[in-house]
Amino acid sequence: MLTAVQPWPRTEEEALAVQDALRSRVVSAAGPADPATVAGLDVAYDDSGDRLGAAVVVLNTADLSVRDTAVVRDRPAFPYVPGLFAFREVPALMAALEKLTVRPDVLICDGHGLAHPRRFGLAAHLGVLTDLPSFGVGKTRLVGEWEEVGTARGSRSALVDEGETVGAVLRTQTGVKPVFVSVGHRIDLDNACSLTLRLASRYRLPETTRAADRVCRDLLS
DNA sequence: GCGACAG
DNA sequence: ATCTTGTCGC
Repeated sequence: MLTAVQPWPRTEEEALAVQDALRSRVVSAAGPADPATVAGLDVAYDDSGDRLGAAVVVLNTADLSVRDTAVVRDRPAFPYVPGLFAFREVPALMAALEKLTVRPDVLICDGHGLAHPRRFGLAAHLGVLTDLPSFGVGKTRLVGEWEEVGTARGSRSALVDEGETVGAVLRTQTGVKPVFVSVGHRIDLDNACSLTLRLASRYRLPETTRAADRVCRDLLS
């Protein structure tokens, strides 16, 4: 689709420098409230952890029908380091995005956007590289604190780090552990949360994530 | 020194 | 991320 991802950092120091250079390109804006298409992105690993499968699944928001799917098999591009997680999966996910025949209206990533120690998690990183609206839905926290969330579906609580609201802890299903929603690029938190709720009408995670997870999983086995 | 630490 | 048994509930 877009931008090539040329020289990849090989050390933590280089990766930090890349984050520092790219984070200024993040755009804060009121994103699409009713996107026609939404893309889910996910990666799965084999037993050795040496190989991975990356998937992007584009759904029509109206009926959740699959509009497009792209997969890539690759190798992790970086070791797992909290805060540098994106450097592991971005090359494979970008390669998959480039295979799409349609340009999705929003990217929904597995992980965080601005809810990151340097405000540049995976969702922000992919948003900047593609210049598409993007946000993250994480299953566990990386940074931030929050007040206990109401038990009813739709309840939310601000995720605050260093005095700054970096995301929301959102209950997508009554009585089920909440998810962590944070903005990446060109979308606002309210729209990210309502979109997440819309896509998680039946399960804890949005259908986008579930679809991508399923695809990249049986890409390995 | 002891925890915490996206996937 | 991934490895795993049983168990509780609709």
